[in-house]
Parts: sequence; C-alpha cells; structure tokens
Amino acid sequence: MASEKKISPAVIRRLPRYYRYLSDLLRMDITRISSKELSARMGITASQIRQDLNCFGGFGQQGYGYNVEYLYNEIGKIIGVNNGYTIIIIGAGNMGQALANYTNFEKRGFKLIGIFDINPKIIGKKIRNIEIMHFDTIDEFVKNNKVDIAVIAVPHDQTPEIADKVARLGIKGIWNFSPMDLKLPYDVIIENVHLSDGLMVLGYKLNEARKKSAKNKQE
Amino acid sequence: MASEKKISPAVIRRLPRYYRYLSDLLRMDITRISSKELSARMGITASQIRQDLNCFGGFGQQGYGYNVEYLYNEIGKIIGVNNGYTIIIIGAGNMGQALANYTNFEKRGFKLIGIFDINPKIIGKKIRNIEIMHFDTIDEFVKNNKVDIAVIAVPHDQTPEIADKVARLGIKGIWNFSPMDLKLPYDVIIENVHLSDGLMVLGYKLNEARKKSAKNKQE
DNA sequence: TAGATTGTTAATCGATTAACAATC
DNA sequence: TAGATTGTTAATCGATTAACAATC
Repeated sequence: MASEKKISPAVIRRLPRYYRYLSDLLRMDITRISSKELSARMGITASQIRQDLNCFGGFGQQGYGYNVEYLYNEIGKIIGVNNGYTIIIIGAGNMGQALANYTNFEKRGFKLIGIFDINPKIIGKKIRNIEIMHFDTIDEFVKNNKVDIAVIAVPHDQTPEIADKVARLGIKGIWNFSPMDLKLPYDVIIENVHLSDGLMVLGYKLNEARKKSAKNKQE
Repeated sequence: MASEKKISPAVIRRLPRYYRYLSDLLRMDITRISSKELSARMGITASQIRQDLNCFGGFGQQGYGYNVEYLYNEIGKIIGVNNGYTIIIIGAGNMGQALANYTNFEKRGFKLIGIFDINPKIIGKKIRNIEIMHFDTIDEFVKNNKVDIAVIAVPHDQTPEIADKVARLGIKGIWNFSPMDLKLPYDVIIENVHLSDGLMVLGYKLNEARKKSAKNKQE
C-alpha cells in the first residue's frame, strides 16, 4: 500500500519551472539533457534537480541523462496538464479580460469555457469566442458543464461572497486575484495571487541597492 | 560600522504580507496588536513574526505588543513605499492595460507615469489620464523623467530585446510578465512573474486531491 | 570495457519554532 | 507590583548540497 512520501511545497513550486524549461528544450530539438546541463540553464544545482525528480520516480538513466520529451511528458502528468481542466473567469474587468486573452493557459492544458460578470454593458460580448454571461446564470452553467477552476478577478470587497458561492457550487479550485488572502471553510484548493507583493519586493530590493551604492560612494 | 546582517529572502517575501495585514488593521481602527493576535490572523506563528520583525529592529514593547500605525509605517519605510518610485509599462496589450488600470499600485506608493507600445492604433489613447506613447520615444522620455521601474508586458519573443534596451537606459528595476526567466548582464533588479506557474501548482494540487478521494472511495 | 551520469545516502545549511529572561 | 509580551538564544525541523556507489 505504498505510503506515498509527502512532496515538499518547495519541490511542487519548482515543477512548473522544470516544465517550462523542458518545453523550451523540446522546441530547440534537444532530445537529451543531463542534470548538469539543465542546472547550468536553470541556475540551480544538479543535485537539486536529481533530488527533485526522484521524488516522483527515476526518470533518468545512468551515463545518459534524461530524455527531454519523456521527462516533459512525465512532469506534465504530475501537474495534470492532460486532465482536461476547465476554467471559468469571474469578473470581466481589466484583469479578467487580460487573463481571458492569455492564451498561455491553453498551452498548459487549461481550457477557458466561461466568463461571468454583472455589468450589463459587457454581457453578451465575446472574448476569444467565449461569451460573457451574467453571474446570475452561473448555477445553471455549472450544472451543465464540468468546471474545475474558478478565476476570481472581481473588486476585493465582492471576493469573499463570490468565492463562497463558487465553493458551494462544487468547484474545487480557486485562483484568486484579489489582494486578500482568501480562506474558506470548504474542501477547496485556493491559490492567492498578490501582484503588488511582487512589486513591493522589487521596491525593497531597489531600496537596498540604493543604500548600498550610497554607502560605497561615501567610502 | 554596523555590518548589516543579511536579511533572508524568506523574510523579505513576507514583508508585503505584513504590510497588507497591518493596512487592514489600520482600516479597522485597531491601534495595537500582539504577535500572538497577528499570528492568529495571518496563520503563521507568533515566534516567526517576532523573529521577522527583529531583523529590522525592535518595533514592539514588552507587555504591550506592537503599535499598528507605527509598525505599518516602519515596514513601509523598509519596503520603500515613500521613495516616490515611478513606473512605466511597456506593452499596452491586455496585460499591460490591466496593470495600468490596477490602482492598487498607487496605493502602495508606486506611480505610473508612462505607457509605451508600438501599435499605431492605440498610441495617443489614454489610460487613467496617461497617454500611450510610441516605444521609439522612450529614450527621450527616460531622459526627461526619473523612471525607477519598467513593467514588461510584451509578447515573449520581444522581451529580451526590450529588457536589454530598458537596462541600457539606466532603469534599475524590471518587473517581467513574460513567461520566461529574464537575466541580464547589467546591474538591474528583476522580478519575474510567471502567472501560469501558479495555475499549474493549482493543477497539481487538484490532481493530488482527486487521487486521494479516489483512494478513499476504494477503501 | 571505460566514461558518464544517475539515484540515493549523508552532511550542511537555512529557516522555523520553542523557550525564557528581560522589561514595559 | 503583577501580568503580559517582547527580543533573543537555543532546539528543531526542513531543504539544499555534497559525495559516491550503482549502473547504463
């Protein structure tokens, strides 16, 4: 009964990165790669790559390295890119529309099947051939369509209510773009995106660099 | 000569989160908070909060806790929200326009002062009173305006070239939204945002949850 | 076979948590 | 003063790196 070893969050967060690099290698027609070569490209240690991959199984071959396509497909399976995940976007404001137009998600196997809003001015409008529907019709839509992930891109005061609704409809994944940490008393998986956090980290680093150069000048 | 202890990346990445929570407390007119109370709100340990804050100085008072406004302002200083950072956005496609409309940045002290694109159809158009300018005029613009951060939101094949240009113009911070890890041979601070990475992590977790529930059913 | 490179164990490093004396 | 809570040191835990035997 193979008690599956728990994969650490650090490893999980690196999976998409491996997937991206392997996708690039594939596009460059590189068929094999050693952990050493990959480590040089990615800027992490070869040891870490081997350690990470071995959490999921032995994908390589001694003396040879890794077959790029095979490894790419295996990581794809781990992430679930072939699970046919479906997405709906709630909130067709700037961020919602930007995400709706972001074709990269489709490349990763996530299919956008619906967009919802409450603004009558934009309901009926189409983005990449997907109609913006009224949020009131979401119950019916979810009843008739398998929906795996709801992307929440509404003003942050509306977020908790909408997230609650979405969870009660049985949607299992929420990707939250509101600048707040969403928590729900349901069995739902939530990924919070905090865009301005990244900007503030950048601010901090610029601040540090500035201080450092000021100090150097003084000396 | 106080050899400043190096702050760990883990702590730095948490700073914006503290700042957000303190901002919320301030809005709720809560004037003081203990590490214990804050830990309950944030879902991290009180010990970690005290440890983190003490990297930068003793902001609290024994027996009392932390003054919310004071702590908020101190963290603001650390992040540099009062440095008057200025931002330009390069690429006024969906993502660029969404970011331009994202007023949250202004709230955090980052001021958008210019938007650039090469599409003649949208040049001259205004977003929140800021005109979209032709990318060819960026040299002049940067000469006449202090620009701290360039947000790059162009198709990914154009990203390296534009990033290079931006760095040579002397802009010190790059916030990159292209799905690629940007590296430059200059003294520039880069924050790469990989939106679809977050989506893939969500995919992985849904995959795990699905497997688990399938196993439970079997038993 | 000899060379290369993995898979894996052991060592190190860093980050988190616990504990408590200092002090408001 | 007594109670509360910080600042800080020590202990633990987790993640990364190093090393090397296994093997292609």
